[in-house]
Amino acid sequence: MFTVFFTHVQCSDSPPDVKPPQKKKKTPAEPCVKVRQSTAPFKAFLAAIANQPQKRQAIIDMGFGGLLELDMPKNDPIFCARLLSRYSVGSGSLMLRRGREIEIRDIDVHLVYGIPLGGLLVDDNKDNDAADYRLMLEEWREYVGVQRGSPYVSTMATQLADAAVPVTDNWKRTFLVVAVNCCIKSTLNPQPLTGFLSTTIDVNNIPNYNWCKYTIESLLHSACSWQEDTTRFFAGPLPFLQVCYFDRLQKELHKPPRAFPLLSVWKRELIRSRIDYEFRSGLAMGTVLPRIPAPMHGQQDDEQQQQ
DNA sequence: CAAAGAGCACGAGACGTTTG
DNA sequence: CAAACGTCTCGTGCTCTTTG
Repeated sequence: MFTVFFTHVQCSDSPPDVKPPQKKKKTPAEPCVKVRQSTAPFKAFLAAIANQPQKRQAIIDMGFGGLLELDMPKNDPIFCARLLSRYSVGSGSLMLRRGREIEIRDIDVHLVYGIPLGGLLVDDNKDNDAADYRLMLEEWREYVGVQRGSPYVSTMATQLADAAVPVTDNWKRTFLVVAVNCCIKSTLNPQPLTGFLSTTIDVNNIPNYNWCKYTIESLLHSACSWQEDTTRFFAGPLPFLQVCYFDRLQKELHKPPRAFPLLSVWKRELIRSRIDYEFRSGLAMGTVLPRIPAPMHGQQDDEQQQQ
């Protein structure tokens, strides 16, 4: 959309097809990926709870223990943009050179993040009028000290890490908001996404939801939006997409071990060196590997790996 | 009772500040 | 200096209420 400001100036008989003279859209040489929520607050939180075993155990009990391994470096906007450009929204796969591709499915999220593949669907824009949901949300907002919306992710992460703050149901809900916004799905504005909190009416039910499917849907929608206009923010699971790509496309001179969850392998320094190597060796070039076996889910992964 | 307006919640995006 | 972080304004869609 281009707003023309001067159409009212003596345009008595000028043709309506005014060509905007300012084509200087200062288009950068290459698209960049910008995110609203980085993993930085989450990493700070993890560092702060390193010696609080009850909080780590609560996260494991929720099914999000794999995220305790997260140690992403700062985003590389150019690399992320090139990677995201290769993600096909139509097929849900990363398109590689020579017509090869990596299909990305729910199970891949489980392999990277280790989060639950339960049977219940996470839906963040449905049935927000249920009484128990409204009541829960009201109590949660009182807990985090706001009357509407949500505090910023960094604020909540700091409070969660305070050793004087015990693990409660609302602590778990707040953790989920931080984790989802940093790793799975955020918004294009600075306010954290909270619509999925309907899954936490009973916090013991959190592991029974399919957080992997939720992550894939987030990737599809956010990639679609970003590819329409690459100047937008990206609100999808950027850490997942990168680590999944790193594991499945092996470089001849860069072969780290493969282990579940993949976040436990792909840490800051390894990711940095891999991205450096990407720029030198060529993106989307390498050997496509099959998925690693998933503990406890090996049975339902019957997808064929295409050669 | 139904249609329209007020108010609320939240998303889009610009812009300023902090940080490494 | 660039990325991350935070504030602000504006737009939109929904709901509740008001009023003819």
